[in-house]
Amino acid sequence: MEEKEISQAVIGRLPRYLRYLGELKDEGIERISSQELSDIMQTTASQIRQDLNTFGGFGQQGYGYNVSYLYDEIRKILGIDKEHRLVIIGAGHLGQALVNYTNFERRGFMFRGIFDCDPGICGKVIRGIRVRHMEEMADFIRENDIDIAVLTIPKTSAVEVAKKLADCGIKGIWNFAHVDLPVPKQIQVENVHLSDSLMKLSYNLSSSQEEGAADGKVDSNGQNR
Amino acid sequence: MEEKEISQAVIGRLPRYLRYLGELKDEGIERISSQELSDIMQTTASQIRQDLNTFGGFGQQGYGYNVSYLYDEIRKILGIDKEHRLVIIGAGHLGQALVNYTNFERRGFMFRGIFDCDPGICGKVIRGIRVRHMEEMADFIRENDIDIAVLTIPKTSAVEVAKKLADCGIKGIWNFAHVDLPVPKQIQVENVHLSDSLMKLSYNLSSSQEEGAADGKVDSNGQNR
DNA sequence: TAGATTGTTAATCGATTAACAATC
DNA sequence: TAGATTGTTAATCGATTAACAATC
Repeated sequence: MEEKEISQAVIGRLPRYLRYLGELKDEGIERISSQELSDIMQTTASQIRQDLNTFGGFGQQGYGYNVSYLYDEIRKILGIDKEHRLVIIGAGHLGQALVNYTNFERRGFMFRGIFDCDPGICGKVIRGIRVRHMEEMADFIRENDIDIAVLTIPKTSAVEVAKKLADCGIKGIWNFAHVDLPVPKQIQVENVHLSDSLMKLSYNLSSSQEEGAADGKVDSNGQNR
Repeated sequence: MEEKEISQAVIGRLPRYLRYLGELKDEGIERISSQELSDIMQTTASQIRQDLNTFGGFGQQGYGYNVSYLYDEIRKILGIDKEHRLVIIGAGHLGQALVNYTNFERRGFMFRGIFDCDPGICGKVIRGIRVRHMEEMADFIRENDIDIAVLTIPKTSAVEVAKKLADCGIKGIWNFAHVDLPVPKQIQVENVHLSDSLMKLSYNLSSSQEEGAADGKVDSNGQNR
């Protein structure tokens, strides 16, 4: 039953494929070749075929790929053909902003609870969801079959909360706290370290200035990594 | 004057080094060897030495690295020893959350303006900054020597706004809109595609479940990529 | 059938890890 | 000086690109 370990580089490109396929689908385009898609996405046809064949043969020789079919298959691979149930831990500005961002729900990521340790904010209702106290978190997660916890709390309390989450059987943590979480390895952690991202941008600003203004041709940029 | 093109993989690890070095510094630790640091950060001593030597020799044989000195040097490399001036484009939930997140300012990323196309929100003051109308954006950026624009607007208007930003000489775009921005290549774009990140997490959830619950040892996780 | 385009193997490129001589 | 640890070269590993036979 050994799966041959698919690289995170490939996984990281799937959402971008999905995005472009969705757009093609909306435009009513039924089929596309790896070459055409690579032109649009500014990548290589080879990479697209190689990436897709990691998961199976979704195309047809002489024809290309059926846009709608490929779209659905990538959704299945990513596991977003089924709903996920989320809780937000930390009802601060960022936590509230995420709850208010309706696109996640459109993709099947359903916010079911919001928790905070500040009694002052508990009881407040955000997009129909009442903020509960942290003490209720563990029971709520177990009783409501929650998949994913979104950590939007300061780094000082993040490690402690992550341990509690591990204890109540959470499967994944979407971590916005600026710290690495030491959790059992059956728990998946996806980090969004915003300040790291901003520092990378800062580096690229300085280094591009050193190079001395190059030619100014328009060039669509690729995915983040 | 040819610089030998430093890989984004290395750049992406620098903020994490900086974070751990900052912690060591706060603990009063003066020196550290690549081996000790790699133990703490769950990486290899080889990688740390290789990464640092991309930029120069910061250590000393037989001694290791001076924590405080290395910390400062990485700050310089990342270009965060100087202030950056930012504007937020899009005063929605996410835009407001970012303005309210004080840690960015602590690292020298100063929010100087907020813009929105909705006249209803213009005039509102967020953390001391008055929301201005989009029409004022171009002049404001030129007059206030703005480095970086943060795009927290829907994808539908992001491309158009990115073009305007290019015209008024912005240097970098921190892009939260779920779209690839076609801008001249002297403009640096750093994408934060939150839904892509969530989809990656979703994939890793499904794939880890297929593997069948493995052993449950604690294991600190590495940086995102 | 002939042309197009995939799936897949082989070649190349880049990034990580290992090894060790240089040196503090 | 002897021990420790870097800086750097060499070896390995993995990811990307190129090539082409299989096949629709």
